[in-house]
Amino acid sequence: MSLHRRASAPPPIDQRSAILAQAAGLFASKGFPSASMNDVADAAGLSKATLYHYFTDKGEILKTIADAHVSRLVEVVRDIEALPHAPGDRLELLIAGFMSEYESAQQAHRVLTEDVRFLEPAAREQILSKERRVVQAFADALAEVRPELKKAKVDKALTMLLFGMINWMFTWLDANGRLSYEDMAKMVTGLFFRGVLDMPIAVPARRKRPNRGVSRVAN
Amino acid sequence: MSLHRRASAPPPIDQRSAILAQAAGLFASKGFPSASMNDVADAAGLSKATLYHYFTDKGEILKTIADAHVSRLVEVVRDIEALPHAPGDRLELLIAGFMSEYESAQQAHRVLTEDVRFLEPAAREQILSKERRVVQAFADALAEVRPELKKAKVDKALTMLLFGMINWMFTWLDANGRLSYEDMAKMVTGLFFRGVLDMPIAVPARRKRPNRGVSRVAN
DNA sequence: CCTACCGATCGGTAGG
DNA sequence: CCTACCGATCGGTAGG
Repeated sequence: MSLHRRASAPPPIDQRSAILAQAAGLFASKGFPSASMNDVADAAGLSKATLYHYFTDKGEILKTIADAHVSRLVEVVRDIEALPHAPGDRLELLIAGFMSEYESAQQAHRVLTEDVRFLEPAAREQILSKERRVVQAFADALAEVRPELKKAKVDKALTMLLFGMINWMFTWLDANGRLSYEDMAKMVTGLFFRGVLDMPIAVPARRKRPNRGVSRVAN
Repeated sequence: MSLHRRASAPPPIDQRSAILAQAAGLFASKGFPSASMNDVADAAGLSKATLYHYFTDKGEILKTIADAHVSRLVEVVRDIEALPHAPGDRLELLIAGFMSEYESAQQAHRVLTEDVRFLEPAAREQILSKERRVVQAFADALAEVRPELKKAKVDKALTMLLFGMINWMFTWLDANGRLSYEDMAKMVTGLFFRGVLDMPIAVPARRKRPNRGVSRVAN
């Protein structure tokens, strides 16, 4: 080691990163309110006071984890938007890119989807605006594939159904199981593309219309 | 009123139901750990001690809400399984039946999907076994439509993608918005049926196979 | 970077 | 002696 440090000093190289990593794991598994600062300190092998050296309060740890993750997602979106792609390819690349990002940040992603509501309004809004940026990119990519969906005003709803498949996956998919994230990305992509490519476009439905029979859309 | 009660006694007719209704709302909005027994008592207009007259502890309130809701879902499944239906109809009826149930129990459903993890193992396992019963019913109905999916061992994964679309909906769908739950049931049904009916069946993929290119499945 | 603490609030229970 | 409660407070622990 070339670092000029007293032998007695343990390497403080990345205490901040250790705090964030351990906190992400605890927030993801126990939920933000149930994970105490003592839990985080113990997991990181630090005193609770040290946590408050790096972060002003518990919420700032949460905000840092969520913002870093959603910012990476915005980067994935920017990279794909910056290059020319055929219409279908852009949406396909977005799905594959997100699944890949999620795979390497499962805990941060769970924190983003479940614990952001515990942030104070200003911090929460900052995260949510980046989430909206991401949702818009998916909706735009979908509209490239089938512009009629946007005119019928179902593009956002379909986009959110897509996010549902992807985001919910982290409640059930075994990372060491038979199906890989790559397998699941292909399955989701295939299912969604077949689902929307032949989707019949209806006039935006009025609520409470008389015929309430079971859908004719399905068959 | 024909009840022989002293005029001074307020009707204790359904304090228990009031507790469950208020607790479901609070657990759904704040999360189970953050909703205190004082919150529940205040919302129900009762003293905290009265809560402990009806329930042994906070966890029993959570267990009661989750069990009642998942039991209703099991009933929906049983009713549909009990009658003869064409293959596609069964899955379609399951989707429509669940969406309808969710619509009338949004809070209980959010509690079921987000807070069951805070139950002690024995109670949690009781809820999870009923959830597995429900998932199996959807997987069976899917296998009726396309038996090859079961042979390829992707029926459970596809079923969970379907649950993802439905369960995630309650994070974004505005109950008073342009799209009704019935509209969404049709959209989900159409998307999923088109998605699986023409799905190419692959040999169960081996992990880490050489060609890692982006899916050919999509187009 | 730690030990030693605080004001408050937690889930749960006492006597009446 | 029961049921259906209440005001007050318990032992512990939260975030800070």
